[in-house]
Amino acid sequence: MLNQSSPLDLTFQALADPTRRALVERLVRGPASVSELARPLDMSLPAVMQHLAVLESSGLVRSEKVGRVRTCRIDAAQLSLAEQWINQRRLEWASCLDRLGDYLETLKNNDGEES
Amino acid sequence: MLNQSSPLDLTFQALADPTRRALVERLVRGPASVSELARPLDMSLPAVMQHLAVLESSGLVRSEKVGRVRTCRIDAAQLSLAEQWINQRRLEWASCLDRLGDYLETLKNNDGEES
DNA sequence: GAGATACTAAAGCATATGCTTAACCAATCA
DNA sequence: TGATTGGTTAAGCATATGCTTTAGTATCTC
Repeated sequence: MLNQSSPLDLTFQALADPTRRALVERLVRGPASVSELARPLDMSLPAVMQHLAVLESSGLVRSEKVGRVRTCRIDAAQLSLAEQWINQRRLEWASCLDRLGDYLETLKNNDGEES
Repeated sequence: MLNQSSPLDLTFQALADPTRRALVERLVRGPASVSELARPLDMSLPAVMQHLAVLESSGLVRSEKVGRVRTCRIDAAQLSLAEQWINQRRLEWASCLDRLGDYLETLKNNDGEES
């Protein structure tokens, strides 16, 4: 495996966990402190911190500490990256279907011309 | 952890691996057999099969065996699911930014009215 | 029927992941 | 100053993941 993960690896990996998606769902509605984020979650604070570390290393979340409270916020650029990858695949898939459609159409027409 | 993964978990998890994304990138251009998919990849056939199993259990890929060859193809519905989740988050984030903008605008106006 | 081909099944292994608990530090409050 | 609050570090543990190799089992092809 050997840690050479691409940004896309890290982003999808980050989104693959329900707790982390819950954190993202919370953070898109505005910034929050660590303990604020942890409150509704049914796990220890260190566990939440580890999820936040994953989100931060993927670039989905940024944070800064003022006094003793760390405030976390979304970085939407990384969300776009993941979305774009998926969107690109769907576009290719659609154009593949189109070509298939054209091909089938051609077959049908040629069939019509045969005797 | 205890295997109770949601479809979204499985989909993002499936997309988190570069080999599996490569398989998806290949398959959006049309169906392919297992060995055809394995050919360009630098790993054993069983390893590729395991990746395909992950993709299939996530719903991103379907396959059927005819004779001795198994043909794999994309199921785009599952791609949409992942895309929709991300898109939803981006929409919420945008509307959050809008509200913030409105709020700042209000502050500015009130500021102008003061003294 | 004897290969070759295409895939599958099983075991094993190294590393990664998702938690926990038990300290610990550093701002803030009383 | 001494307690509280908010966060951090470290260690440990169970399970999951991503491979490997080895040994199959069906299907073709000749």
